[in-house]
Amino acid sequence: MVRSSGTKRAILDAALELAATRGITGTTMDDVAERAGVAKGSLYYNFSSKDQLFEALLEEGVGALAENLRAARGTLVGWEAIEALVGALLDRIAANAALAKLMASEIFRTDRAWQKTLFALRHEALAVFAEAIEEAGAGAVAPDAAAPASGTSTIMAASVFGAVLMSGLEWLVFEPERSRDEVAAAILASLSGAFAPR
Amino acid sequence: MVRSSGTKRAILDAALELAATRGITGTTMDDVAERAGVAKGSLYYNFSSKDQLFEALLEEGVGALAENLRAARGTLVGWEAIEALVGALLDRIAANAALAKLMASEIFRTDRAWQKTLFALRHEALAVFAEAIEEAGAGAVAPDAAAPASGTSTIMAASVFGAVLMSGLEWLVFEPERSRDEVAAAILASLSGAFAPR
DNA sequence: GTCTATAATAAGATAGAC
DNA sequence: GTCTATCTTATTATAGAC
Repeated sequence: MVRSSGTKRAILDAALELAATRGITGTTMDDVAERAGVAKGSLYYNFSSKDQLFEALLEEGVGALAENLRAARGTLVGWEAIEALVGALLDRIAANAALAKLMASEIFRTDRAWQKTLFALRHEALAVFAEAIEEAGAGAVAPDAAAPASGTSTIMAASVFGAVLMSGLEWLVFEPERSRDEVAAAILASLSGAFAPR
Repeated sequence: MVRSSGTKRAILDAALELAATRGITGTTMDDVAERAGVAKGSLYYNFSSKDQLFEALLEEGVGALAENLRAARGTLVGWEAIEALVGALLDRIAANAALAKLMASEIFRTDRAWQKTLFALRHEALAVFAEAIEEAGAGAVAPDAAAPASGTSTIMAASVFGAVLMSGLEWLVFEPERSRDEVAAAILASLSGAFAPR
C-alpha cells in the first residue's frame, strides 16, 4: 500500500495527524508540507491535488481497517464473533485515533470528491459486522419489543459499529485514564442486554 | 433561544443546511448569505464572526436536544427509560438530520473556538443516558464476559448514543426507504442482547 | 438593519531552478 | 525528486451609503 518513497509516507502521516484535529477542509497544503518536513512542491509531485491526497489517505486507512476486521473475526461465529469484532475495532481506534476521528467526521458527508471510494470501504467494514450479526441469528431471541425486520442487519451493524466508534473516541479523547479492557467490557455489556429485561 | 428578527433565524437555518453537507469549515459566509437571501453585511451585523455564528448554532441545536431527551425520559426507569431515550434521539435525528450530521463531525474536534460550549452540551445529553443506565442497574446481570467496572456509565452512554446516531444516519443517508419503527427495532435489538448468549 | 464595494489575507496550484 | 518563488482565486471581515 503506497509504495513508500519515504516522502510519500511522511506526507500521508502528516496529513492524517493534522486532519484529525482540524478536519480535512481545515488542513492546508502548507500545513501538511511543514509538518511533513518537505516543501509544498513535493506534495504536488507525489499527489495531483489535495483531494487526491486525502482520498489516498482514506483508502489506505479504511481499507486496512476492513481487512483487519475480517482477520480478527476469522472463523468465529455467534457472540464470539461479535466480541472479537468489537475488540478488534476498539483496538484499531486506539492504535489510530486520528483515522477514527477522521472517519467519524467524514463518513456521512455526501459532497466529497472521494465519496464513492469511502462509501465502498465503509460498506465493506460494515459488512463484516453484518455477516456476523446475521449468523448470530439476531432477532430469533428478540425481546418483547418488536423483533427487527428482515434485512436490517446493516442497520444493526451500524448500531454496533457506532457504539464502538463513539465509546472508543469518548475514551481516547475525554477519558484517557480508563483501561482498554474496561472500555471493551462496557461496550459489550451495553450490547448484551445489561440493562434490558430478561 | 435566539430572539428571531427573522433575519437571524434565516441565517442560522441557512448555515445549518450548508454545514450539514459541506462541513463548517467548508461553508463560506458568502454561501450562507446567499442561501439565507441576505447580504453578507447582515451576517456580520447579527453575528460578530463566523465562529460565533456556528457556536450559536450548535448551542441552540445541541441544547434543545438535551432538553428534548430529558423530557422524553420523564419519570421512566429501567429498560423503559432506555427505550424512550433511544426512540426520542432517533426522532430528533430524523427531524433534524442536518444537526445530527454536524454533531457527528464536530463532537470529537478539540481545536474549535466553541469547544467548551459544545463539550458541556454534549456532556449534558450523554448524562441523560448515563443516569438512565445507572438506574437500570447495568452490570448487575452482566454476561459471562467481564462485568463493566464501576463508573463506566458515561462510556456505556456513549455506546448507546453512538449506536443510535450512527444507525440513524445510516438510515437517513443511505437507506431512507426503511421505516422509523424498523430502525428503532433494530437498534433496540442490538442493545438488548439479540445476538448475545443467554 | 440591510446593502454594495472593497480591503486584507489565506490557500490551492504551478513554473522553473537545482 | 525536491525546493523556492509566484500566480490566481477564494474567503473572512470591514467601511460607509441608504
